[in-house]
Amino acid sequence: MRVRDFSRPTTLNPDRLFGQVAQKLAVAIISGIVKAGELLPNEADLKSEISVSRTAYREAVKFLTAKGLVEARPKSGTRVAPRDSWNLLDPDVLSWHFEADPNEKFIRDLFELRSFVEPSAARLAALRRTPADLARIQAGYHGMIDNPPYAEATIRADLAFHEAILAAAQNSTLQCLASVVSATIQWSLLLKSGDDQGFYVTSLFDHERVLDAIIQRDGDLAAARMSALVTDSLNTTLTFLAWAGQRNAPKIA
Amino acid sequence: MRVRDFSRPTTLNPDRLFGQVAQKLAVAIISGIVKAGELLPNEADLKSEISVSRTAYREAVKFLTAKGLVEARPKSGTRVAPRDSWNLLDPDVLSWHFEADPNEKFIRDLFELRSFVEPSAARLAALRRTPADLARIQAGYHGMIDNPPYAEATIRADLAFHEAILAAAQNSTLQCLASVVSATIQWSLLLKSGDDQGFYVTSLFDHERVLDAIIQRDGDLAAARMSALVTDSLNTTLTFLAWAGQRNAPKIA
DNA sequence: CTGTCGGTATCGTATGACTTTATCGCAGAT
DNA sequence: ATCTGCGATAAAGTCATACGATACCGACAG
Repeated sequence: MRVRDFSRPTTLNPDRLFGQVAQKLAVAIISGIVKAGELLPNEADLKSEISVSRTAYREAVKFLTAKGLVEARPKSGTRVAPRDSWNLLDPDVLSWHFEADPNEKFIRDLFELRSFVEPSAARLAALRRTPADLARIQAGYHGMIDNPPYAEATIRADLAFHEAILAAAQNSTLQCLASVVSATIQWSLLLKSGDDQGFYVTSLFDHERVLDAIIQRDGDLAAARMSALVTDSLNTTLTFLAWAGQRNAPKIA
Repeated sequence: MRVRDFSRPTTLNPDRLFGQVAQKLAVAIISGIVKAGELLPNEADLKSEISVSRTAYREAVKFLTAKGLVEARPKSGTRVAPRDSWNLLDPDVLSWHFEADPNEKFIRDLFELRSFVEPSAARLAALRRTPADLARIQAGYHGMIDNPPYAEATIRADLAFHEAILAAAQNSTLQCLASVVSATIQWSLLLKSGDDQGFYVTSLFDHERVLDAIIQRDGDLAAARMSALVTDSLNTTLTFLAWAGQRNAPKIA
């Protein structure tokens, strides 16, 4: 699955060699090609699979270790860690998921988390926003209505809208969850391949109502409307997920 | 500030040399000793400050890069990244905060996030819990009442109680936020140095009420009671934070 | 069958050399 | 004098090699 990635700048540098190795390994892990067993022996991997020095390989492994994907111990080897010790909220880990087949349960989990966090964030944004915050949110909204549906500029504006709201909440930990929101938005746009006009109009209206509540400084209203937005987004995404599931039939045991 | 750390197993291995270097650098960054400027030049750092090989140093830097704390670029050097690109929700990053002076704004942010997430998680736990989940939650509660206040076993039971609830919600992304909940609990226990009996009784009662709602499978009730628990915890923590602030007078400009 | 012991494979650390990259300053042109 | 471009340079990136530390595993003795 090859996808354009509109993610926020992540910490991984794909220009560097170790970054490419890290990405390659990470995708193999996340897509389940290697389970919770052992990775390829260092030597064999180095020589045969990818021609890269031990330094680059080790730094890639350290990178993955920091994100909880692998655990390296002397003698026993470098093993893939169990999934519940992965940092699923890490921007890189989230973006690597786009390289693997869609995991319906995981996407549902992400939306669920988002439905807990983003309405509350919208409430705070309505109460705490500065003029600069509001301008940024409005800029995002206008970027959505001034560009054609599903254009790259539109998607970026959508992401910017939600990020601006999280920023307006004035809570540093909420901003770390921006990557979760971005991921859900990208999944939803990715799954519905652009052949629906009705959903798009609904989404636009949802955004307008949230913006309106934030302008009014009405926290409860903003929360309720953001909640509706997320719910709508989830429902359409689930619809398309079901379709994709029927097409691909990726039977999940 | 030296503190016992009851955190979940993090990805950093303090037994290894690179891990010690990473921790040392991370604490210096988080506590603000080095701002957003440049780190010590590789060479000078290697030779003088810490006597360690380039390998270990580089792997430590890669580790921090993965968590967004630093950005390394050829020629310009390895710089400390701006705070809003740090992975504040990473278990290691959270635990490193305990080595620095308490940052009141950050602790408030953590509690705020927790107040958004944990009540919703309690709701899901009430609806989705398996028998094993419930047993785990109950085990945590009994560990709290069967041990003396503020004993290590009690603290561990408290953490286990909340982690079990997050696990019972059957959402993998919520489990990643367990480190946030742990961090807030540890901050609150750390700040009130054990000389309060009233708060403790209140806290115990809050826990009992949450457990009761989960047993009844009443989602709304569980959410409301968890919300009350978090609010109570935040209030007492803020009280002690104010005291500590007066004592230490760590004037924040 | 059990327990100790050594071999061995793998990760951890150290070192030195070379490559790539991006910044900065100098020189030349406009 | 300002702008443009090119090269010197410094720092990270990569490679190769060597040795130390560790824990698994099989063999051997009790």
